[in-house]
Amino acid sequence: MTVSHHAVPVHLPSLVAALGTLRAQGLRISSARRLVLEALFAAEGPVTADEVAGGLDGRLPASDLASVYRNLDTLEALGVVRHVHVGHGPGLYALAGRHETGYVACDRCGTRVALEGDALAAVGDAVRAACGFACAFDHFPLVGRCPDCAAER
Amino acid sequence: MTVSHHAVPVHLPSLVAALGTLRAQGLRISSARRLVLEALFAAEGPVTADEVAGGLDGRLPASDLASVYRNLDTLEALGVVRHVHVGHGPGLYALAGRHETGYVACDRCGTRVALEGDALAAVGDAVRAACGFACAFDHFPLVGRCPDCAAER
DNA sequence: ATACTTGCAAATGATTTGCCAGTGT
DNA sequence: ACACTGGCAAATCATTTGCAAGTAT
Repeated sequence: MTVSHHAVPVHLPSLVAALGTLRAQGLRISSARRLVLEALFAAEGPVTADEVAGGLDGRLPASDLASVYRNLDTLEALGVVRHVHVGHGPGLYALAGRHETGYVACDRCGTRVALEGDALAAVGDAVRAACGFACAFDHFPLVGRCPDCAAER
Repeated sequence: MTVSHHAVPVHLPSLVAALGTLRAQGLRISSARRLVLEALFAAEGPVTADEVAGGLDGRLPASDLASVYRNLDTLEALGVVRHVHVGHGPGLYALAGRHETGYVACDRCGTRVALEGDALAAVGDAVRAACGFACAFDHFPLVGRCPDCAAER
């Protein structure tokens, strides 16, 4: 509901725009590249490179894992894609501007909570006040104890 | 300078105490195990498993990497050791209660800053207020843009 | 035509595991 | 003695890289 006070990232309105960004850089629109983009648009949340290569559980044609990594890197360098790490697992990729919530995870029970809107802004402001850094918590999440686990001991 | 208001973690007064913790669990004090502990006590900051295995650059006898990982895991399960991740590199290990500062890293220039005392408490409070989680930022660091890089674009 | 890209295999880096010989208690 | 450990090799997992063949522009 609240409008972000922060500069909105690239925020692509559609797949077409993403393809345009590629063209603008002299990069080619190969079927493998288009597939990665389609997977990210189709995904309901951040996905692993492996899931993209697997065609999102068969919903899309499968492709080569190495190429997927290469394309995700390329797209990330263009600002079209972002990747995050949750716990010790593989990286999770998503379109920049989508699924851009902060994450907070419990290192005991694994509970994960998304931080959005005002709450996200409040934490960001606190960090900026404390050390001057502008943090997003969307690459490496915040890790700590959820209320339940914190109470137990 | 400032004294922490928070409960001090396990905080082992000495190597002897750590060894006592091991004994109390029926675990043995092997030379390899003692070496890992000595390395952590001798380290000036968080170190990689590889550095421990290498005897901290030769200052201590070298040992087997797999055993170092096993011992670090054992010690971490006992609460004697903690490990953190900085960027995409290998994990960094330290004694619980030592080098327990929060970390904030810039994802552009790599600058890393330690968050201590009041600043650390302020961020922790903000996170708790926002989502109820008690976060330490010492496992996965906060990642964002340092003031310089944030200003550049 | 000519780069940019792909797909596949092999390489890397970090961490884990199987196993049997070695050793604290 | 006996169970816990260490050392070493081999296995995993995630990700990267080398290269020859393929293809968008």
